Amino acid sequence: MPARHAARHACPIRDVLDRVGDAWSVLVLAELEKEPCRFNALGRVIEGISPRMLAVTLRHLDRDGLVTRKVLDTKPPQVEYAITARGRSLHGALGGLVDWAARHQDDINASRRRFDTMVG
Amino acid sequence: MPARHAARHACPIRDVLDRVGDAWSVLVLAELEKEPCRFNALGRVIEGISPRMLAVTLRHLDRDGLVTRKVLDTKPPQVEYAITARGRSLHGALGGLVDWAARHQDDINASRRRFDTMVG
DNA sequence: GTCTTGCAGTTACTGATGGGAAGCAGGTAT
DNA sequence: ATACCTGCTTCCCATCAGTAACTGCAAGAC
Repeated sequence: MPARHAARHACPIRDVLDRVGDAWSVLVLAELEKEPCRFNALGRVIEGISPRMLAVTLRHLDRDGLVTRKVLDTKPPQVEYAITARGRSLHGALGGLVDWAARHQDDINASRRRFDTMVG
Repeated sequence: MPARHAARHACPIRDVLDRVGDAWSVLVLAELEKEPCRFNALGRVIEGISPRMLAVTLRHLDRDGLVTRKVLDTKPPQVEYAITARGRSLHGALGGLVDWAARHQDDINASRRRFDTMVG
């Protein structure tokens, strides 16, 4: 990954943007911001995510210290995921961007339609 | 793309995050925030980007109304790209996230190292 | 002339990866 | 004994990010 490497080299911020750029990370983070949740419960509440993507996403978030993974000592051992302080603060930092997106999405969609009709 | 579709359906904010998640978009936006710039000049200043990726990125940004593309009437017709007000405001909204990333990147890297030694 | 250089891209290919389907191991309920 | 819960993992394929190489044009350089 030469170019990607160059980008990372130039900007460590990319690590974070990579995480944010991942669709599921943000959704999982938003869900756990409400309350801790188990694996399959998350899979049910987040519409359209596959077990694989949920597992991958959670492992990434865990690795980055944004969520915790706790195995509960229940009869079928359950696994509870919870957001950390760091995850909560990231979710907060995302707020500005989400607000921006909400405010501008109509304009952006209009721009896209205009652009597409110009080209198409 | 069923899951991606579901995600988009659930959250139009994804459109924006997809753009932000793209490494080059942010770099190009940051560069144009300083001053308008021509195609090859951008290619030279943004280390590691290929002509193709630059073209693709600029077309996306143009489509979203974040930059403008102006063909100058010079002998070899040059193309000048400039950031728009919308692009500038996105760049501003990114500020919070970039700050967050800068403040937490050391902690995150520490977490990752810990995680990787635990697993590996 | 013709050769190189710069302009702004496009085309052709390829290696990585995102993501769905299906399976696995272990338990409980019926 | 079968069927369903738990939390994942493995397999495989389509997509796509990205590189290398090419296009067409005009202005010098030699």
